[in-house]
Amino acid sequence: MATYQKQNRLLAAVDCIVFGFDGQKMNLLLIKRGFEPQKNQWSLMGGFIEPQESADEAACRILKKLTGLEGLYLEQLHAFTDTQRDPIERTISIAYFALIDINLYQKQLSDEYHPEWFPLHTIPPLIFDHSNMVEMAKKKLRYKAALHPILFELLPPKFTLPVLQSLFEDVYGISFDKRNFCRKLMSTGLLLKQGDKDKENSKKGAYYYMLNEKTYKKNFQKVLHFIPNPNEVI
Amino acid sequence: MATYQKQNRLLAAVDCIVFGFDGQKMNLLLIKRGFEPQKNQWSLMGGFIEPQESADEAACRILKKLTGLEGLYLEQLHAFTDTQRDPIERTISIAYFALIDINLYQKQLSDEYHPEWFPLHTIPPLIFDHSNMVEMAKKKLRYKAALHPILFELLPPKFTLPVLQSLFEDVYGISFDKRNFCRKLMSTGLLLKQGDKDKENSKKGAYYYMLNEKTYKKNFQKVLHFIPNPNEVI
DNA sequence: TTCTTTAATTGTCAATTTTACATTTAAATT
DNA sequence: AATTTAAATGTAAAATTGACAATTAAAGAA
Repeated sequence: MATYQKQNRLLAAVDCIVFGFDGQKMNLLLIKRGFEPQKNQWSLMGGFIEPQESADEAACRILKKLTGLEGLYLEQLHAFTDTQRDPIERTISIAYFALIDINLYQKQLSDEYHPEWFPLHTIPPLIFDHSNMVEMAKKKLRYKAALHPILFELLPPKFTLPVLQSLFEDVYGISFDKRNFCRKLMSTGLLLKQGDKDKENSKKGAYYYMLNEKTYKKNFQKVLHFIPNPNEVI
Repeated sequence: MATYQKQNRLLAAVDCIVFGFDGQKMNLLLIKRGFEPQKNQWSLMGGFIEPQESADEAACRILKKLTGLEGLYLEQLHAFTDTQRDPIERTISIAYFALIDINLYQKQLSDEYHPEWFPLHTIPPLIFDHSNMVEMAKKKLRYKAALHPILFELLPPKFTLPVLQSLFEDVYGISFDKRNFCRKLMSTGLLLKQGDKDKENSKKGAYYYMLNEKTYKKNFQKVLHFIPNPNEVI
């Protein structure tokens, strides 16, 4: 019977970078760390991987504990393995990033971890290497969203074109020509125009759109070219 | 003094997916596993992460042990964390993929692990979840190479356009129009035409090219559009 | 009712990029 | 000198992109 008895074992955790869009700008969900070291510092939500779960399952579990939500868009980002990244004991962390509809979240907010949304441009200092994780997640989000329609995961089922454009503009920090933006979006066949309008944000009102679920799944891999130079793949 | 004493610790390994190009087709470097379980089965080269090293360092170490080479293109692929992936004991594995000039390798081959190159289309069954790792690495290679000039890492310093085209054609399994391929390549400013030719493979001979190191670093993030529909980002 | 205001919606033309396609050229061999 | 092989090269049509401003719908004010 073979064993790996002589090998070294180490702590393994997951951390979640949770993005939300409030209709105007991108936000990041942070918590105040509840235990030492660096208790009460701002931190990503994370936790150790349990013996009976995969990292994916751990990330789902932690994300649900944080948001009360299941079935969110969740993707492995990178394993962070610096030997010194946790001052107490060597711990590797597998970082995940999640995209959620911020409105959905607010309805189900659990207050156990005192989470708060921070606009992406005003992130406070974070514990350990969490700022690195966030930077990598931002890069990957920009990169991937330039090629795949993942930003829809941040929107409610019905959304308007102006809101969609704001989302892209905030993610990339540049502004797009409305006409060209619409034309490109429409050419993907991803959007279904609804009969009703959002009248909250303008007199004229903006038509709602929904994702065309049929083509969404099918065209998920379609290469869109919104962005001239997305950052490097992580 | 805070500790994580109650937490579970587990084994962590790295595995390396090593791609090489022989001038005609892509190959993968595999070894015969030297210990139980599944001794003498084909496997990726891997090893446990040591206490004093990061996963990146472990991957470098293992890649050097396998190839004798340092400074290779090496990139983290994905952390594989299924609880059942290793039958002996739960072990997570952080997979890396490497790109190497196969000629360089053959000169420095160490025989300790009986490594062999397998054409990508004839990969034998592999232990554990290594076949999954290879599939994911192939996808990521295709995806990333559609956007970034990483395939040059597989070529010797001097290479010809026909060889470069073969490389792209083998990676993507499609053929390109020579004229359009050349034009696109040249428009990147990445290639420097040399005065001499390779006369081994044709009567007329094909001019050698080298990477323009100045623009290579600068344009590494440039989005090329060789491929209509690269696979999904991993 | 009409006018004003605000933001949503829509179109065109020039420039660029992409695609499809075949001939010419260099050099070795006969 | 003729033949053979593979490398190198150009052009025109089609599609896409980028730059640009006028019109429209609806609410609120006069």
